[in-house]
Amino acid sequence: MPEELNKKRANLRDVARTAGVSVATVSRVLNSPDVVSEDTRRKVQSVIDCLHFVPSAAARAINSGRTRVVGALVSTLDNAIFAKFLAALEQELDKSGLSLVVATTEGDLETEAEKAQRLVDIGAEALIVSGITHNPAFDALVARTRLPAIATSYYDKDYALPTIGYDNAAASRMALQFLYDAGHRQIAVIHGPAENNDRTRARLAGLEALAPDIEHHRFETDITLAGGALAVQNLLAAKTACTAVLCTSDVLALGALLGLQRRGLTVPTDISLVGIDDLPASSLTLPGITSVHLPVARMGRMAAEAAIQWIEHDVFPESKLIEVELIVRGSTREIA
Amino acid sequence: MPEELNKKRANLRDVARTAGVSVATVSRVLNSPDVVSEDTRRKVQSVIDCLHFVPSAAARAINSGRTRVVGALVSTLDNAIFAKFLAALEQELDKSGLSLVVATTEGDLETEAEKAQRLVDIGAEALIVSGITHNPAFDALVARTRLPAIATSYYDKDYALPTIGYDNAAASRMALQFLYDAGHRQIAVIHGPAENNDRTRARLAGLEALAPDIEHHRFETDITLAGGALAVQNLLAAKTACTAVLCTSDVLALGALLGLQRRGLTVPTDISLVGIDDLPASSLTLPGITSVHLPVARMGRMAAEAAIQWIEHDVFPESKLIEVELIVRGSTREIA
DNA sequence: ACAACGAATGTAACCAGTTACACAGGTTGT
DNA sequence: ACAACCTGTGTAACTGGTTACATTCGTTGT
Repeated sequence: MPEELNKKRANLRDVARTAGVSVATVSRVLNSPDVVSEDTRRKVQSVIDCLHFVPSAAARAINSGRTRVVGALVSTLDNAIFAKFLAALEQELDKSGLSLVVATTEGDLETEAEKAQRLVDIGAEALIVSGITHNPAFDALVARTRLPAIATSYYDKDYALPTIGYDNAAASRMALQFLYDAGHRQIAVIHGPAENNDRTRARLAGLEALAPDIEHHRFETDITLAGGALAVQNLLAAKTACTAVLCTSDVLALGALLGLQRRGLTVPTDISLVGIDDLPASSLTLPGITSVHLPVARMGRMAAEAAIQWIEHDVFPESKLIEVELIVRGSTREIA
Repeated sequence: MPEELNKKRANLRDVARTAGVSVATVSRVLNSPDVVSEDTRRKVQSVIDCLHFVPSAAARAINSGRTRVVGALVSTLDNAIFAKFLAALEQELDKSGLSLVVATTEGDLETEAEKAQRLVDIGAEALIVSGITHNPAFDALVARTRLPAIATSYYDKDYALPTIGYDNAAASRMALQFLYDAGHRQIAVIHGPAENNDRTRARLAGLEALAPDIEHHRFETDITLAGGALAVQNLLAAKTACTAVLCTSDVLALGALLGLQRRGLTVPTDISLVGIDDLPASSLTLPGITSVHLPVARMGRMAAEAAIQWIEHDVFPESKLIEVELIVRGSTREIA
């Protein structure tokens, strides 16, 4: 057996000793092989191979001051809108050699703060979060660490952090205006938990006071297909008078569509339906769902770019408003 | 202005000097505050606050030998089955104080190997991948680094790495057997790219040679709703003789259902449809989609547990076969 | 009154790399 | 023939924490 009780990973010094060179030479073989002579390089490389030497990421990070990791906090992965956002974020970060750590919060602000702390603990170089409403502990963490942090999905040029996102109130207003112009006056609104979610709150607020003759009925539910389906069940069970259903997210709208169809109702003949998000599924259902398109992949790329600029060039990003657009499909119709 | 040109982050020594104590004391204030006197602790804490001191994750990692990061390689986030897997994985890892880095491969084995290297570079303590077919560079990386690596979604007790997953061939056979028993003999199969995906290949292989009187017609497409819808279009355009469609993943089945309905066909009257995955959406469509349930959240938790045992207690995990189950819904019917 | 002990703190050696600088040896220029 | 230079390598001082061990001081025991 070898003299070393190969109990643990070999380090640079082990390699240097075994190869009969200095640590500097081994380091050079790893980082600038061209300045090392052919012979030495091969010798060192073979020792590296046979000792299974893997340079310690931590030791490198301590020298470079970089961990090359960015953290994202999202409420859930189980919604295509977040999945798409993270996918775009990861792709764009990857181009700059950055990796993405994903932490889910379940929509709980305390969990968000805890996970943010964990991201700091593993050395995240920047934080990407949703919205501008956070636990005081989160705000304190950002203030204390002075870590680059970017809020997404929500535009607010006055927020302490740069925001890259939509005018959520305008998005829901856009959907409502469309229904209004089509003659709808009695409208049911299906939305997710509003308590800790400023995006949802903004979308609900957008619906208020657009026109005084609109009658609202709100149904709060989980942001899942089943939640949307359940909400329409409740809505029908309560014999809510409405000619249209507005969902603050397309997952809810898809669930609502399925729920309505299961009850034997025809969309849009019996009832109109609009959503917000414009998921791929929304264009494929029968009928397609009229929805406000949120360019979430673009938002992901923009957030990544902003983070990169901030991290690597110390450029404090400007907040960016991302335009949204109503996509009219078959789920809505004009009424008398 | 302060003597320091607050050019960069304060370190432990800065804090110690400013507070007039030793570095050990500052370290104690951070890690075992109870052994430090009340006075000293408060003094040090105030210096920490006002210097915005944040301990370096890298320096801590170098001492503990732990980065507390686990990497996962998946082909995409844009499929609920992966999103659910990662969500469960993240949750379970979180319980042990581990963070999850997500890297997407777009189903490309070379990209997978590159991203695996990046995960090693940031110090991932373990790697979670899909399936057992990888780029040689990936295998070499795992061999060289001796990093804990676990293959999921695929069970193979003879593979070099522990596998935690299903018998994919059995899953598709289960779906086919059900159709066969219901009298179907002409079956169209819609599947994703098989080239780099051993899960898909295993599912296709499972379909072979079950019964000699079954007529197969294969349609390969992207694993997206649109891909599924497109495949049925092609299938119909080619006037393929079939009484049932078997999709190797539910995303395809959902897309196929929508595609069929758009063409005015009724499922299951005109054509039966089965899928594999059993996504939440599959139980909500009209009709619900008969599908082979894959307990993907459980798989995520099991993969996390295995990784944790391996990392923290050096326990080489056993491969685990996860049982699957056919869920019969309204998308299939018996034929003469 | 002096040993024994405990609490609070400091010193310095770690962890595993990178890199500025020094230096040896050979080559080229004049 | 000797300076100037270049190539390849080594030494040791960094990076920013943790921690074993030593030390100081005050309290308790007999």
